[in-house]
Amino acid sequence: MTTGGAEETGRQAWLRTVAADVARLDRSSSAERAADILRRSITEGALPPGAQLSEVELTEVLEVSRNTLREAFRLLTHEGLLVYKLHRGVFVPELDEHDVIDLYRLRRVLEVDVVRGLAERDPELPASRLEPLHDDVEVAEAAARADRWPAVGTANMRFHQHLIGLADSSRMDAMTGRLLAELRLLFHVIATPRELHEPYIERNRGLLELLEARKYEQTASDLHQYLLDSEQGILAAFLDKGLRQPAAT
Amino acid sequence: MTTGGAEETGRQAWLRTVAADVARLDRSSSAERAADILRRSITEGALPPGAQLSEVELTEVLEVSRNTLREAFRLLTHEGLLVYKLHRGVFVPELDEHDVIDLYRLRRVLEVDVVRGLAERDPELPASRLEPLHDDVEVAEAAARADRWPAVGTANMRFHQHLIGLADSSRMDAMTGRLLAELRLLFHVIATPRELHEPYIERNRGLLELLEARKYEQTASDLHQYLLDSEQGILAAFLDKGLRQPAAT
DNA sequence: AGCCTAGGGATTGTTCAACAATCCTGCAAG
DNA sequence: CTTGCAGGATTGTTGAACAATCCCTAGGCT
Repeated sequence: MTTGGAEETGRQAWLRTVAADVARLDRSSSAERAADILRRSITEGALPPGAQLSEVELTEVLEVSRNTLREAFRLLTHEGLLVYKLHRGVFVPELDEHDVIDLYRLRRVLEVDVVRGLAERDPELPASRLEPLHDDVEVAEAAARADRWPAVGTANMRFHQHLIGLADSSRMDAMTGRLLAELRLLFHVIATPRELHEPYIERNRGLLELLEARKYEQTASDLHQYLLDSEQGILAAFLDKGLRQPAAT
Repeated sequence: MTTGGAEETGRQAWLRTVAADVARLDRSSSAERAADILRRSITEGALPPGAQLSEVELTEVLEVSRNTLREAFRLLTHEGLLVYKLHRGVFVPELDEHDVIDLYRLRRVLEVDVVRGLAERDPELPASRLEPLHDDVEVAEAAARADRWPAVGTANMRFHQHLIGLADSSRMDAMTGRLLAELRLLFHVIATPRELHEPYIERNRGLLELLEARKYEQTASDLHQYLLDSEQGILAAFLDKGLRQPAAT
């Protein structure tokens, strides 16, 4: 602000990078750090749906106070990764078919709208904006070659998160983050992640190529069908699981 | 699940009503009660955008501990009604034109999709589902006759909340609640609420009549234009305010 | 004068220990 | 088999305390 100079833009960019690093390390400290650890444990399956998170237990493991831990719980609660039950504690939520349908309905609405919206502002959209999507596709392909299917799922989800990011809407980004986090909860009840994720590596690349060719309308159309197929895949896996192991409700 | 009976549906409905009442009275107690009070203060304008909420000050007024108050802050933070600034406290957010555009983009996407989606499940949608919308319109008309324009704004927003409710999507409901809460923050920077809300009383009734006539496609089309107009109205009022009182940034 | 730097005071971030309220479990009684 | 009642465990909430950080002002420097 105070130092006006010719290299302003260069310096500001540099400062911003440092600031981002500092913010990443510093952050709201304890509460968010604890939330980060728990978030990973949940999304990676260490804490399965239905599990209860005991306060005293976690205060010892995470080495934070009960109050701070509760703040971490609140953070994750509003990401949809935990649910509070009054006087009973926090639990990893158990989603059902109805949630699958709900989640995919929103995914379709948001993602398809983002792609359709790109057509109207095509000129101002530099090609470099597609680079994150490109990286995600390559990461997914590499993970597939290494037979690391959960990693494929993660990369595919990042692809969609970055796709939403093209809309430059902070609220859409936040909503999508929440939706995908909930979706990840669903993946853990599925026995065969390969069948679930494999087809979409190629389809993601297909979407990316359509975007690069600026064929937005066809991208939107393909994406719509893509999401319908993905929903059916999860519902099928879900139904299969439900038959083998009847609902505990 | 376990007790099969002929009156099952009747009894379940009754039990659900009681359960809802209990939940309303009991709740998470202190933290959520404090959050309720603060929420009203913010949405009704007692706490204007930019205001800081002092912890010690509010602990005395709300008669809760600092830790509990902080939990209330977290709740409101994730509704978009407060923002945390590390080591500086919580503030009522100040939204700008960019936020208006962002909010309305999402409103259009969600609401229009809900209406379009109604066409596909028209048979299973009893007419009674439209009653809440009907009530909202009448409340708005009554408030307008009494010159209570903020109340008109509230009723109009409930109309849209109930409209989204027709989709039976808990996540859409939650998102809409958040979006409308943020929108309410914007209303407080507008000098003349009458011009802002009055036109939409009649337009809401128009939408309702189209819905009752099951003309979903035209409803969606009208709603789209409706939201574009509303966005323009707020942007205009915003620009007007910006000219009289340059940004404090 | 203008700018950088240091110190004081206030506010937030976090911890700890304690108590009240609620839930779950198991067991006894009808 | 259901109902009612301890007992123990867990959560909800409080209050005080300390550390860390920010804001503002005062003072020294060029």
